Amino acid sequence: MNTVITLMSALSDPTRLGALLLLADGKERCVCKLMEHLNATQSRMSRHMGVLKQAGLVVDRRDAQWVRYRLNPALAPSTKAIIKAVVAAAAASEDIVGKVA
Amino acid sequence: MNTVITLMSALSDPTRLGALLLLADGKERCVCKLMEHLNATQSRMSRHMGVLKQAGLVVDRRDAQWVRYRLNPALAPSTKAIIKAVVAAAAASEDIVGKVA
DNA sequence: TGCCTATATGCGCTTAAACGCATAGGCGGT
DNA sequence: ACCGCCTATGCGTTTAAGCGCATATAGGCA
Repeated sequence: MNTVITLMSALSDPTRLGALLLLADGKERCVCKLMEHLNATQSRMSRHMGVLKQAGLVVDRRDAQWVRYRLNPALAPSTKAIIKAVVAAAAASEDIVGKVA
Repeated sequence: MNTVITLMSALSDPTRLGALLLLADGKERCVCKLMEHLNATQSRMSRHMGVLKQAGLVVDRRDAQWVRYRLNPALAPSTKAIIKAVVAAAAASEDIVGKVA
């Protein structure tokens, strides 16, 4: 049930929000790339991605030695709408992420 | 800065999200009414409303012995958009709140 | 097999959130 | 002045989040 709570919790951490913003373009990224961009250690990033995955926001795929994450393509429309609004707001307010390469 | 994180944190608690949903109609409600609807104790509700206020989501007004809360009418458009999406999602998914009187 | 890179996870620690209880303060009515 | 209702807050406790460190697991390549 309380999907919204789960979603809000998932996005209430800077690293996780940052990851979501990075993945918002729909493309895949491996953990190591996310680490770089978000200035996170390996275990931290891995765990945060685990939380996002658990929340159903992202899916992962093994590709050789990498694990590539991307936005869950099967998100509920209402969830998608929230994410879209969040991404827009974060982009507008120069939030976190900032300089993305 | 990280307005979005603050917002997400504020909404990642059932009682607070419930309060926001109740106030989403723009009308005022005193703490006691919120307590009733959300099944919360007095101190809990008061504190949660404090968090929402701190986050800038609601404003309060003293009216005799009551303190009436309402959505902050001066919310940033991007924040408003997020809230709107959240309210829609929560309403759709039969989240929390449920039976509002 | 052995080694290197990439990722996940067990463990212990630290910090912050949330709660209940009790109390204080604001306001109205008697 | 006193009492009762409504709300806020200090305090101590419990619970959960997040972190780093070390280690395990998985795949590629020599």
